[in-house]
Amino acid sequence: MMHPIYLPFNEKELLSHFAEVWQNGVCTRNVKHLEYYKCSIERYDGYLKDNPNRRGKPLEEMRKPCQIEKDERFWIATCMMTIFHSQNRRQELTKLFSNAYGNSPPIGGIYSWGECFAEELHLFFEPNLPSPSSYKEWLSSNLIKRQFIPYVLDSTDAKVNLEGPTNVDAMLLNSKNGFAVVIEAKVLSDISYEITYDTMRNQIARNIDVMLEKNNKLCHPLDKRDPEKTLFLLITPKLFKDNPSSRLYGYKFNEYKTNPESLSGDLPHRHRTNCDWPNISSRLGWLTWEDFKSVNNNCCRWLK
DNA sequence: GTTTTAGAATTGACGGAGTC
DNA sequence: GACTCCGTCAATTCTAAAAC
Repeated sequence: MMHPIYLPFNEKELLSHFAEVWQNGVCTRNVKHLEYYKCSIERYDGYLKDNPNRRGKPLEEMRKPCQIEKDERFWIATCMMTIFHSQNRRQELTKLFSNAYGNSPPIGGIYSWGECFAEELHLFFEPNLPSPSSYKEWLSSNLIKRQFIPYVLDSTDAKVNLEGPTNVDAMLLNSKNGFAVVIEAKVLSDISYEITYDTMRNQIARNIDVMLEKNNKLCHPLDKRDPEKTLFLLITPKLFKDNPSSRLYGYKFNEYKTNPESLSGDLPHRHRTNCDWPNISSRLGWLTWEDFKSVNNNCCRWLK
């Protein structure tokens, strides 16, 4: 077991949730992913051993070794793996997703949550989803409307890719029917808006954009994902869902839900492609870490 | 009541890992 | 080589208690 509270699984189990990537002509699973988790746990255990009483310790001293306590990578890994490897996986997922999206999936051709979470379900952490080519083309020809710093604009000469791939925090994928969930997890931080060449692009819009794109060229099973059958799920502390105005994502998410057309403002390259914005809006969901804990008490053991 | 000061929070620069 | 995301570090700004 890697850590009793923050990662109660062994290395092999964790490794199985990293998608294969294309390296030297073959799809390979990268073992290096484990290092981040192992180092963080080692720092934490070492600090707690040397400092059994932390009361009154300076913040600066604890920040690095205690990062694990607010690290969304650990929160999402433990939370999702707990559900994924649970005996009652299908019931637990159904409960959570009914709460977020309603009693039946907002997807054409799939009539129950049971179908979504049937056999051949995969869970991946940090998969890379390429930026849509339609967006990159649009950005090339609209650059000066989206960025105004001269040296940044100058650097785009001869550059083909104006946006790199988006790393989503986690993805659930049913490789049999193409159903998938793109998951963005937050602990304390807000969504990022620092996109080099597009000052108006936010992280939720980016996640929705990559969700709507086919990934035929990715390694199996990521190539089996159907963009029309993919949902977007935001997971945050209950505190911020109850007080949405404390975060940018609170404003953006609620705007996308109450006014689906507002999505077209943040995804301007999809303007003319007959997007069904109400349908896309219905595929956005927001759950809290506390929701996961109430369905399976072993999720988020660090929460009271 | 005002100034000083220590600690905390914020910000920007930058580096590493992973990926394409 | 360039991108994202996560992290550190140092500089700066803010806050509130202590000192005057």
